Amino acid sequence: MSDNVLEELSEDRGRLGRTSTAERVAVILRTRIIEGGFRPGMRLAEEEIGNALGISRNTLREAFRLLTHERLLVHELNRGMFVRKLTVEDLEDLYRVRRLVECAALRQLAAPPCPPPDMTAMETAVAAGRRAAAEQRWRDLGTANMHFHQGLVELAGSPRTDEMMRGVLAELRLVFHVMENPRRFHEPYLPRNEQILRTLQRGDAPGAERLLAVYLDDSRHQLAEEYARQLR
Amino acid sequence: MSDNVLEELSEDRGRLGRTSTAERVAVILRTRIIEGGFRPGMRLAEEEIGNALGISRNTLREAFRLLTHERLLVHELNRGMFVRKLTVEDLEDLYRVRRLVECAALRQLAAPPCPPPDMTAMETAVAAGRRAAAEQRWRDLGTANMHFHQGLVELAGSPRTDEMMRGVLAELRLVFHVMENPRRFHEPYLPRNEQILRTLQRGDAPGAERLLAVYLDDSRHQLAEEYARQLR
DNA sequence: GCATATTTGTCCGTATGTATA
DNA sequence: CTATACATACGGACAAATATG
Repeated sequence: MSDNVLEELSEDRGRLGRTSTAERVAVILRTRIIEGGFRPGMRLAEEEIGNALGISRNTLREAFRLLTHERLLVHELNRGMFVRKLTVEDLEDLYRVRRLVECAALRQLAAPPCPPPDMTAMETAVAAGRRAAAEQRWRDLGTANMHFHQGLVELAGSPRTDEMMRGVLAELRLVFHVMENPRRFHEPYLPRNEQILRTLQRGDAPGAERLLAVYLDDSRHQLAEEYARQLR
Repeated sequence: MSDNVLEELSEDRGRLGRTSTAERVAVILRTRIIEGGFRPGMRLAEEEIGNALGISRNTLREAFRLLTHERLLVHELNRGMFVRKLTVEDLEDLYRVRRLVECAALRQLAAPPCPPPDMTAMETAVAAGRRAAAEQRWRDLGTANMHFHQGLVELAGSPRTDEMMRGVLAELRLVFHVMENPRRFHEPYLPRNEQILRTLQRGDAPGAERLLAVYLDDSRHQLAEEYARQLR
């Protein structure tokens, strides 16, 4: 990692980038983590990475802090920054949040006399998922599934909730790395997303909520089993 | 603000404090903001505050960054740090989140065969609120009300949800500053919290949820009206 | 509109404290 | 216990942007 990354950085620097250096660095590190280049547990030394990216330690620490707040990195006092290692408890909590928030988003669709919800985000996500599956891009399929649930939460119309869910889903990427076969894990959920979407479009929000609850339980269970298996 | 604050800082430094300087500074600034010492819109100059607290600019900026992530401060490029000024849209969103999360927390109490929930946090909050009201400490009454709802969310048993709610309630403190008469605003909600608690203890989670929904709507409405009044 | 002073953005070097081999 | 490596915190420097007169 050095030259090409440097170029990436300076490219952005060239234009009137209204983003700070730290944010651009954070983008680079975030994708590295999510894509699996930096594995969970790995330590990110300030000097090493700072030199590689050609930025000062202070700036790098700013980027670290951004990612710490997203829970992708953990900071141990006087020891440094590490890529987050999620425990089974984290996994359980992430799905607890998802169940709470995603189901609540669907539920409040049923109650008040609300305008017809905008489901284009979910539709595009499903379409992207279908394309990815057809072309055997399993990682992209996982991303599309994420976007589907992101879109689902957006139905609640709350920016803060959206942001929280973005964070939760990013953390979940760390969990997904334990699945060695991304196809077997991601593919079955594509039709289930479609089913949820269709149920919603039919106006049956409670039905969609029930489907979603089972969906989340299955996914959580599958991941928890893989966790247990790897600790054996 | 200078000497006493410095002492506070060094006190903690003495023991085996596992917190960094930036975090301790953030604690000081956070309470200043929440208590209203720094009003919304106020600019926090780096040099001024850094000198007052006896810390370097770099360290102070780290503390700023922490509070920025909590949405208590906003950063304007090349202009500095400002205490957040919440818009009516922010207010609406905060209550949208509260309604989503708090009601969901109660709802999932009803469904599964779950262990009897631990309501001691809510009970202590109500007791503290009663004491504060009796002693005319209206600001503390507001704090106790916050703790009640914090405890309510804790029923869901999700650390991430707890943390999110902590952030939401901290932001809400910024909104409360628009209410010039804290008694008139906070006092009526004390008996309503008690009523919700009793309903829950009776095992009637759906009933508590209905009460809570009305409670939140009333509170939001009251604050929104005050916002509109002040912009007139 | 312009020139100036002030403040922030970014970075460096260093001294000190802390953890680990 | 010592040595090494690293993070923490500080102070200073300079460029860039902003505010002020």
